Amino acid sequence: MTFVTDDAAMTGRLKSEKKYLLDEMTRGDMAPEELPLFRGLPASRRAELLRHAMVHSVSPGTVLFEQGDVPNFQLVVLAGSAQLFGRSAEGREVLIEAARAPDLIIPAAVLTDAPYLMQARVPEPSRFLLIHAAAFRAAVDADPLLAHAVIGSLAHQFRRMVRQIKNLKLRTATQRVGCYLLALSKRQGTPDRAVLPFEKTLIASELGITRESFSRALSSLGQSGIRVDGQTIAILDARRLAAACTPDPLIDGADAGDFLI
Amino acid sequence: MTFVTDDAAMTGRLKSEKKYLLDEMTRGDMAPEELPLFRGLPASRRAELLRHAMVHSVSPGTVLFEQGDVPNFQLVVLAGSAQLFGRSAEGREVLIEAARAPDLIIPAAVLTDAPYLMQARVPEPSRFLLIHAAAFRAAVDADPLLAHAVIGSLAHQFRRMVRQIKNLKLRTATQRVGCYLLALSKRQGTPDRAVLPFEKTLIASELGITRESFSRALSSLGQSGIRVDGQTIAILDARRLAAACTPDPLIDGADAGDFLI
DNA sequence: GTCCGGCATTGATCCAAATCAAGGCGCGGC
DNA sequence: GCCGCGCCTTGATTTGGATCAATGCCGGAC
Repeated sequence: MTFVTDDAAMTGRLKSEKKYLLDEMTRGDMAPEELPLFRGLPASRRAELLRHAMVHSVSPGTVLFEQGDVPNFQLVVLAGSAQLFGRSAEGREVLIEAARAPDLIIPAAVLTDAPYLMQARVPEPSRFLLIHAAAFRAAVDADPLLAHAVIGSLAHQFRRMVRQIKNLKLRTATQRVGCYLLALSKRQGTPDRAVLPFEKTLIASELGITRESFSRALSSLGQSGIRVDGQTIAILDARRLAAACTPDPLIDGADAGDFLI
Repeated sequence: MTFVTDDAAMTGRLKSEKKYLLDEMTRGDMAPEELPLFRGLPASRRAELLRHAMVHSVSPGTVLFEQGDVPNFQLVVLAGSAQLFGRSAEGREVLIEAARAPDLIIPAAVLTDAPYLMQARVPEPSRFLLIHAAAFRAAVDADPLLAHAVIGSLAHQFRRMVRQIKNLKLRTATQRVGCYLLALSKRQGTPDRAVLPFEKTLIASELGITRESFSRALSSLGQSGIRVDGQTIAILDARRLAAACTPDPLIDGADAGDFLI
């Protein structure tokens, strides 16, 4: 089992660099045994699952799977992260979401044995647990605790998607940018600034706008008390920023920041 | 336990009329015992669940719950349908999805005991099974078959949301309209026409555009072989329509039409 | 150090879609 | 029958954001 690595997938379009993600590396480097996914499982069952599993370390640029592929494995992020992209028939590509340790990567596709709707790429050196899809489905069917964990993961992921839809349908580009910054600063625990987790081009595509519009939105939010310095956005006046973009906990939400499962 | 019915919720904004939905009524009027959700459950467990449940018939305009509410019940559609709306801080409101028999209504919120991200309204006379939330969670934890059914429902709903995001981020308004028509005609089994399931204003909001833009998109698609006659859209040349809007099974998909669980 | 390639910004222009504003149609009430 | 209210369409205008194009900036290769 090998992944497509680097090459064509990395030329051109959207890719992500290490530098933005180094700080993330401090978080989450899990041994498979201590995954929350397995919490409370009888040792025998865990061992059984891990017998059908392996750990892969992959380098930046690796494509874990393509959209349209039928899942062979349930992937679980042990360290690093994966980015999920949607691509149109014309070849345009947008970031839909990012998975970090200890997330499951799209259990919805694996459990229904349906083709992936997104491509997964790895932006930084990362490690994944690969559990055979059929074995995973069987284990989930057999073990209530595992099923419970999976349900939690699916539910959180569903809610993230609903939030994103509300964000896209109900807000303007500038509002999305402002709320994104506020959510980021809150998640990072630094009320006076936010550090962008990856390239602006990529964030723009996550927010459903072009990089140029993102850049302009940032500069227009200068009027609302922010200063841009590279990847760091200083938030001088959170009150004013909030007034300009009307954040809403049901969109930018509490649990949008805490991680799946 | 009573729902807010009619009154303020129906004045103004988005509402839905019976006429569009009468044909849907022929489909799906289920006895609680024969829900796919309960398929294979030991009779004792099903009885136990139904002891904590009730059936409610509700009239059009009823609000089942508001966004922000904490779930009291897992609702299951027995007959008719429910529409799920997202509302912004400013009060703008959009349709995010529709649930029909025998769908579960947002199990993601019920199972995580988290506030609803959407409001649910009933556009036509409908019947729902209401299962006490705590009892439902307990039963799902205890019963692998029930858990399996819930996982299927969550997974399908997640995938629908991903499709919608791709639709919004990757396509223009006219493409979305064209693909919507093609998907509709396929789902309805009539390759030469599509019948809109509800008011155009509502469909427009589901597609993330204004009613005016929807109207214009329809008329501009006249050039691609469609004719609009009220709620019925004749598709004279599916080939040409497809060429104009580049449908994609990973967005308009196969299972976007078949219903959850 | 220089060169180069990817990312970001900025400006100019274009375009799609929103908004604003009239009518028109169909249906239910009376 | 007539009226009135929603819903829809159509037109005029505005605007938010995309696209096109040029330049700047930084980091890495050498």
